[in-house]
Amino acid sequence: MAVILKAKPPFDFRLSAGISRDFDGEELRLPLRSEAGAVLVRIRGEGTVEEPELSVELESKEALSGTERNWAIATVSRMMNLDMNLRDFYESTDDEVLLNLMVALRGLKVIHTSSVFEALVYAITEQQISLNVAMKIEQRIAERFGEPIDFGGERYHVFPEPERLNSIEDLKRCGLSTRKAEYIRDISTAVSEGRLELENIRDHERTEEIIEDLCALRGIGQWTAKMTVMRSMPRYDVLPADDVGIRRCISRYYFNGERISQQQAEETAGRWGAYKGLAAYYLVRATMLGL
DNA sequence: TACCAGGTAAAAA
DNA sequence: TTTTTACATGGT
Repeated sequence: MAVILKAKPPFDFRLSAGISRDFDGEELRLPLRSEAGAVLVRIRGEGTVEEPELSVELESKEALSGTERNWAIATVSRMMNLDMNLRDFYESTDDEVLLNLMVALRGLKVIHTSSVFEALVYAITEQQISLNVAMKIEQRIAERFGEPIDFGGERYHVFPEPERLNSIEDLKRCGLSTRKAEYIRDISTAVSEGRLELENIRDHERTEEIIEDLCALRGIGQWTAKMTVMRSMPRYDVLPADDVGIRRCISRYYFNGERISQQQAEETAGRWGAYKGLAAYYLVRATMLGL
């Protein structure tokens, strides 16, 4: 039985979900973990960009209680960023380049990870190496450590819980350097032992305080902290302007593809205002789509 | 082959 | 205090 969720418009489900490995063009499949075990959430877009709705179905081995169903729906709502109002972003700038991309990509929202922890592990994995390599390593981490869910002839993996990421040797077998394996193992252990409550950092008033907290962890610098925030929560007032990929995109849309300095990148990003993180995401997605 | 790719901590200067 | 280096993997 499908549950229908309304999203704050504008919202283009297909465009937004297009970034995910587990989106086939019609349906997004999110492997999650409830108290009762693994759940595969199947999401389809209904309605229009201006009157968006999502159809959500839950697949699991054990029947889910009402509480678990509610939890899954709330998680989907947060991950799909349903309550975010893109109009605030669209009205926040006079920048010509951005205004054009806002038309081309109208309804594009960031799809969030299921947890801060998940975003943090991804960000550490993605330090320094190319995205292609990083995504392969992330896939191996999911396959090696994550609980599998089979559906429709495909196998999906829930993102591993912190207590599973406890072996430096096994993490290295996924392709991580010793250093990164240590970062991930140390943070995972701190979370599973209750010394570190990553989900709580969402509650900070100022985003800068979240970045500070994350940077206190070994292996987490400004870049990793900012990537983590952008991917796990609806706060877009941060931007790793020194990021190589983002600098490339800025060059593409503002400098005819010429190599630019970090200062030029920061100057351009400085014009984007309070939604600079989301602005950068629009540039990145536009580049991926060849716009 | 060598270098680079959505960095960081630790060593060396 | 500032600068340099090691690091894993895959693409060019």
